[in-house]
Amino acid sequence: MKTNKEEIMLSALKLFAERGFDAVSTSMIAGELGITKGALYRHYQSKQEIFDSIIERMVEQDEKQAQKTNVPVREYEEDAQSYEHTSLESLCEFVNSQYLYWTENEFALYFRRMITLEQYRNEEMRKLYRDMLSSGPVKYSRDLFREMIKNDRLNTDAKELGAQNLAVLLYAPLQLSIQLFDADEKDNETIKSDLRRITRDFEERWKKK
Amino acid sequence: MKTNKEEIMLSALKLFAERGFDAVSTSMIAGELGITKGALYRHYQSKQEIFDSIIERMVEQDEKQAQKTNVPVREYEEDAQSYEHTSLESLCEFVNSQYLYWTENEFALYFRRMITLEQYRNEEMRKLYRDMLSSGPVKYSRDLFREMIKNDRLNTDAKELGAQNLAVLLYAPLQLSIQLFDADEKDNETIKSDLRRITRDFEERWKKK
DNA sequence: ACCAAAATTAAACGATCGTTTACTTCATTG
DNA sequence: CAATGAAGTAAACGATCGTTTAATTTTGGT
Repeated sequence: MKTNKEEIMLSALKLFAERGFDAVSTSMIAGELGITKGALYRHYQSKQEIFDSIIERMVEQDEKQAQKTNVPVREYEEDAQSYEHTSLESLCEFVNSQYLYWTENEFALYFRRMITLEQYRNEEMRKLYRDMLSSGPVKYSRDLFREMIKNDRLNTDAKELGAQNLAVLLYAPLQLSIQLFDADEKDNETIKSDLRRITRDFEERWKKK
Repeated sequence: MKTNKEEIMLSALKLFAERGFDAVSTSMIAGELGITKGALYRHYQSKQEIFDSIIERMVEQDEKQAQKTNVPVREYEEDAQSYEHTSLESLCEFVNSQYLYWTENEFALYFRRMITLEQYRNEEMRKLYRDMLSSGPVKYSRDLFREMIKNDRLNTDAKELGAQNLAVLLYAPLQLSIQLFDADEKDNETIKSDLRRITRDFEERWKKK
C-alpha cells in the first residue's frame, strides 16, 4: 500500500474544506488514508507543509485555467492592446466556464471551500480569497468593461451605468450560483442553465444595437 | 471586574468569526477578556454552550429584524394574502437594508463571518447558513416575484425571465457587495451607493410600464 | 464594616495535539 | 534471491486542549 504525496494532499484538502485547517488533525488525515499519522511525515515535513503545497498546487492550476479561457490573462499587464479584442460574448462565456470550474473540477471545488474557511484568519489568506474569488475577478472584469466602453463596444445604457457596476452585474450571479450549488448540489443542472439564461440576458441587454 | 455573559459571547463571537470554533481555545476567549479560562465556567457550562447561545441570540435578533422590514415575514405562511401588497420598490429597499444589516450591525457582521466558516461542518450549520444567507433569501424573494407576476405587477420581460431568475438578479449583487465589503471595509461607502444604483436600475427595468 | 454570595485564580485532570524516534515490513532491483 | 532504501507502525515527547477543583479575592446589601 504505497501512499503518494498527491493522495495525501487530496485527502487533507477534503478535510480542510469541511472543518478548516486547525480543526483537522494529522490523525484524521492519516485515518482517511488508512495509515498512521507517523507515516505522513515520510512525505511531508509538517501539517503546515501539506497546506502550503495545496496552495502552491492551486496557484499553478489556476494559472493554467486562466490561459485556457478566451479572455486575456489576469496578470497586471497594463498593456491595453490585449483587451482590445474582448467581446461581451466571450466575457459571458467566461462566467459560465468559471461556474463549471469551481463546482465540477474536484480540486478547485474543495480548494474554494477551504480558502473560504481560511479567509478571515490572516492577511495572506484574505488576499488569496480576494484575488481568486471575490474582488479580484470583479476588478478584472471591470477593467475589461472600461476598455470596452472606451472602444465603444457597448450601448449607451452601459456607458451610463459604468464599468464597475457592469462588472458587479455580470459577476454577482456567478457567485450566487456557486453558493446555491453549495447549498444543494443536486440543483446543479438547474443552476447551470439558469446562469446561462442570465448571462444571455446580460449579453442582450448591453450589446451595441 | 465583573464580566457578564454578553461580553463573553461577543468576545467569543469575534474570535470564532476569525478562526472558526475549533481553532479558538477557551484560553484565547478568556485572554481577550482579561481573565483566566476557569472563570468562563461560572457563566457557561462549556465552550459549546457559548457557541449555542450565540446562535440562539442571532436567531432572535434575525426574527426581530425581519419584522422591521416592509416585506412580509420569512416564515412559511403559504397564505398568499400576505404577499399581495409587496412592491418592487419595497423589495429593492429590503436589499439595501440587508446590506446595512450584514455589514454595519456588529453582531450580525461577526455572526455572518462565523457561520460562513462553519457552513461545511455539518448539516445543522449548513442549514443555518443556507436559510440566513444563501438559498433561503433567494427562495423567499422568488416566491414574492412569483406572486407579483401572478398579480401582474411586473412587465412582460419579467414574466418571460421568470421568478427564480429575477430573484437571482436582485439578490446576487447584495451578496457580492457584502463580499466586497469583507475584502476591503474601507470601500463601504462606494459599495453602498453602487448597490443603491444597481437596485434602482433593477426597479426601473422590471416595473410595469 | 461585616458577611454571605459571586467572581476569579492557580493548579491539576485526562485527552489529544503535532512531531520525533526506534523498530519493522514492504517493494524494487542488480 | 538477497540486499537496500522507502513506507509504515507503535510508542513516546512536550505542549495545549476543555474542564474541574479548591482556595482566594471581590462585590453588594444591611
